[in-house]
Amino acid sequence: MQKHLDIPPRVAILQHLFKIDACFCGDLVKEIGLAQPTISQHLKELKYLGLIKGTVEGTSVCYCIDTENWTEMKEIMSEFLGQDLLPKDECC
Amino acid sequence: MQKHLDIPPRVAILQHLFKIDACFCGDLVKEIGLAQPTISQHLKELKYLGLIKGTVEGTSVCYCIDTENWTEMKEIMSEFLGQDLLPKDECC
DNA sequence: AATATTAATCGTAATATTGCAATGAATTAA
DNA sequence: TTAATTCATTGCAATATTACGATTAATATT
Repeated sequence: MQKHLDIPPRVAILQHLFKIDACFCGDLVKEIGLAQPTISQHLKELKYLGLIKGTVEGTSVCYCIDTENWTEMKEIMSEFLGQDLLPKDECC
Repeated sequence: MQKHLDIPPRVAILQHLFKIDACFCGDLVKEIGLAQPTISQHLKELKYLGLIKGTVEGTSVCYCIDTENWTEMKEIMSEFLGQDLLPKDECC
């Protein structure tokens, strides 16, 4: 099988955007070890999902976390992760 | 684009195992609208990930959430989801 | 205007995922 | 032992995802 060994690009992008603490541009290409078109695609996806925002600044584009949507996503995830069983239910 | 419209099978399986509150078997086939081999594959994946456990009971198999690993996974996820930006960082 | 820089888009190849029909293995019921 | 039930496995088709080279678009610099 063997999966999830290295951190997925999209997660890496988000984490880096968090680490940079503010906006950021396509140095992600250097940061993460993928070609420029590939990173661009991932950024497009993340933007489509609403998790990041991007604004053109001259020739480059500044990306950052969309904190509102990030929070909303977190709530949805928490709802799923929050469900719990009673301790005794370990029946298997 | 158009994605994530219906709930992914593996999520549906987990949710149902939670809802049932205790163990469960392959009625998941009826519950979720997929063929038996398909469900079986998904259960195998979930077991491989460690999120569920399965014990043979006669001719059928009883599956349930592996609460320990589920908790561990939750912590990993929380670490990722927990990261936050300062409010002012909305620069885009 | 000509060139350089940065990022998006297009086309395509490689790979992964998903789902199912057919079959097999194990257990139970007759 | 034979049939029935339940689940796992196999093989395969359809589709989705991921990544990249080549190109284009837009702005900046000279």
